[in-house]
Amino acid sequence: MLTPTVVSNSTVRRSSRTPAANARTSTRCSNCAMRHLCMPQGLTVDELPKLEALICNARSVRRGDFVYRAGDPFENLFVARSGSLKTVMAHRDGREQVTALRLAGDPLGLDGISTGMHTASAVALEDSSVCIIPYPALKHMCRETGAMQDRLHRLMSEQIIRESSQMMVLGSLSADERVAAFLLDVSERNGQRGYSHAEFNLRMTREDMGSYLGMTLETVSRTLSRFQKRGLIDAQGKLIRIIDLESLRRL
Amino acid sequence: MLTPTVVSNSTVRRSSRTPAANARTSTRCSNCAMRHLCMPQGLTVDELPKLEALICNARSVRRGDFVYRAGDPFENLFVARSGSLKTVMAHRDGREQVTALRLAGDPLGLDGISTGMHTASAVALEDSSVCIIPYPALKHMCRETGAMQDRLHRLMSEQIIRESSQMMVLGSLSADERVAAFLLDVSERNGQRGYSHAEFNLRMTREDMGSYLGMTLETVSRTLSRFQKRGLIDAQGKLIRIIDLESLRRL
DNA sequence: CGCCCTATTGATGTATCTCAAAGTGCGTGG
DNA sequence: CCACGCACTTTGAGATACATCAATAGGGCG
Repeated sequence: MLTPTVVSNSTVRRSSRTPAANARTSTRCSNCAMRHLCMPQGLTVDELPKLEALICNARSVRRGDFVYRAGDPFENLFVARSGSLKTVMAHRDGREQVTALRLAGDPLGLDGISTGMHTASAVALEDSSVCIIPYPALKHMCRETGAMQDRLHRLMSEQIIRESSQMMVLGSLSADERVAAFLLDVSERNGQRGYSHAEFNLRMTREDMGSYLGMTLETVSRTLSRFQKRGLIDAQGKLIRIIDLESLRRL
Repeated sequence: MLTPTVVSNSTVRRSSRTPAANARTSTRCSNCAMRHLCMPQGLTVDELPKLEALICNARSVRRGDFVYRAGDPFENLFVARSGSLKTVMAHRDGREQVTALRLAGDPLGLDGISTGMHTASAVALEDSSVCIIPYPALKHMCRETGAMQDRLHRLMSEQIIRESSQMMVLGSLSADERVAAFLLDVSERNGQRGYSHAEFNLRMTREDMGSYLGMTLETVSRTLSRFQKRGLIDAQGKLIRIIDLESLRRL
């Protein structure tokens, strides 16, 4: 299966497992608590089994493992099922940047469709699992089922919007504003998933956050400290508690 | 038709025509020199007429006109047919940022699919024309024609990649590198369209470029001047000639 | 349970922004 | 088609937000 190819791996050295030893348990997605997120919104009863039969397997990925690497041939889409992951893109000179944080229900790998090759890598931030969706099967199903087609289009369009918004963050906001926007984004997405808006475990390092937000890890750390002093948040390492959501919004 | 909604218009004051007076000539796209770009790669002969009948009308937009505005209901996709356009997104506090430069053949409006409403605005940088593609008809056609489905998926995936790349530009590169990357990008896209790699008329203002690149117009101007002194480019206002492409690449 | 990755905080440097003032050229209207 | 005016561009000097370098402290994971 998908052989790992060239990719700087400076950001994942903390994984002591060899890539070849990736634990890959593969189970039906049917017992998946977040099954509804794997795609099927709006499908009729008789369409659902088709989906499950065709396209929904799960794979475990351990912290630091790649789901796919930049340069891998594109064969499957993935949906984060549990845990969290980041996507990382590399400039030719080796500089890397985190391009997204993916939580349960978020799609992974849409970038591969156009060239048949992944342009980014996806790395688990903690032990996680992802649903595997063979793209050809999905495409076929989209032609049979309008609801499925809608869902896929929506997912792609959502990613387009998400990325434009992040471009705005990177291009127009100050360091404080960026960090605040990021915390609010994670808070909201956590809430959407039925977890707390106010408290969450952010598995990214300060370096990951900095990379995602276009600033250094030191500035991220200083900003969080300042927010804490101002009584906006309470940050104990990776555990973030949002105290004054409104003030954060006003930035 | 689509009523204009709230949107700061600070960047389009140079258009002296009222929005209501937009000249909207609507012609068949069949006589369009860039018709192949409006979508149909890979369609069989008998599929092409279907496409033309269903979905390809053109609309003229004059410099400064909106093709759609943030907040407009999403009904159509567009493809730039001639000229060039920019997409602009607004933060709630009114700050605006250019999120893309669109040349002939580039799609517009994919952001609207997920919410049924455009999140960005599209503004013509010069007198231009766009093909209008009613989304419901396109969706229907994608279910009949695999080639069409592939094409749409590819377009969306390309935009996802393009935006990730721009995130890297904004998050990781210095001012010099950003400007160089932008010039190289425009040069390449110009070449792909059969025009010169080396010389092009960039209809964006320095302010637009700065907004797109996350820097001030002054820094853009200074950077271009410095590039010129170093013999990398020759910039006479909006007319850009690339002299030393290799050095620009090495940044 | 210990090591190393991660986080915090400080001091200093600098790339880029901001404010300002000319100069230029393009599009509009005559 | 030409001329005028306004928007755009250029360039400078000074201010600042953030990066960089550095050293210590903390905590999670193997």
